[in-house]
Amino acid sequence: MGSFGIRDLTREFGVTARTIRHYEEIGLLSPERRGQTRVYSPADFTRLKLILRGKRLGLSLEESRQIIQMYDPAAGNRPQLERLLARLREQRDALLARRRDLDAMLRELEGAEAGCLAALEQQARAARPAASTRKRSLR
Amino acid sequence: MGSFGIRDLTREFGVTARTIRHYEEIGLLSPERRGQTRVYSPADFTRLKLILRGKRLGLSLEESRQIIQMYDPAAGNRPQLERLLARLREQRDALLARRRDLDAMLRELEGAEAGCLAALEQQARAARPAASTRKRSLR
DNA sequence: CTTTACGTTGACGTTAACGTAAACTTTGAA
DNA sequence: TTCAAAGTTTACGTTAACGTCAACGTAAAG
Repeated sequence: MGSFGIRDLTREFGVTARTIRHYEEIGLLSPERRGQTRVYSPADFTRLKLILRGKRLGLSLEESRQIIQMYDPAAGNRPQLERLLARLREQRDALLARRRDLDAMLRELEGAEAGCLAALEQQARAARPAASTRKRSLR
Repeated sequence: MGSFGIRDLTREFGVTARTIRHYEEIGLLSPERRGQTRVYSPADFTRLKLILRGKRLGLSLEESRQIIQMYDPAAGNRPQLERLLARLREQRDALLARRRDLDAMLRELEGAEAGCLAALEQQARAARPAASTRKRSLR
């Protein structure tokens, strides 16, 4: 019941079946098989969601794989947990740096927007006095 | 004076000369020439900075080109300004969406970090009583 | 005057992330 | 039963963003 065909995933996420199979080829998904056809679980569903979000953020599939691996830890021993913790913090810091870039770009865009609005205002002021002069300008 | 050789740019930004020439091939940069060699202005410098920031955010070079174009507006007429304004807002909204994705991923990573710390704590608690039992466990 | 460093222009190679086409099977509905 | 829809594998094609290599120019330093 909680299982989907490949077509369901394409509709849900707006990607092609080829894309989904590609993710399987490189080991990002591993759905079960009913006979020959793929059957996706809610877990696969979630993984795909993570992958696509990674893409929207400009991550490579390899980078997304790294991140996803950190979520099913197979709860290791002490040194493994510490390595995992270190990598989690690395990724977090990388994302925080990304967010600083993003915010900088946002501020610039908003600055440009303000400049643009000012220019439109400027045009409006230039046009308004002309309203009382329009007929004169026709002479 | 306020001009750089290609080597300066590679050192400043950590990219290869090939990369910088590539950006010129596709029209993202257009440095002047002293004879045959390229001479970069502070404006080129800034453009390159924008391009590379775009890359860090996962933008394609084409997307960066769109954004950069919005910054040197050639202060157009009324309908041009309005189109520009609309595109600025589109880009802004796209970036805001990106930031929501990014924040979601950050929250998940921090959740995983917390879980990881909890697991380490768990191990510590399991190990501490064993300290008084260690010799017994050697029997 | 030759070496060293930096510059140039082709032009072909490479990697990631799929697209696309061919040839085939399976399955539920008319 | 036949047809249409959805599935499969295999394999070659494509695009972006450079890497890499060859062959060459120029200019200051030893």
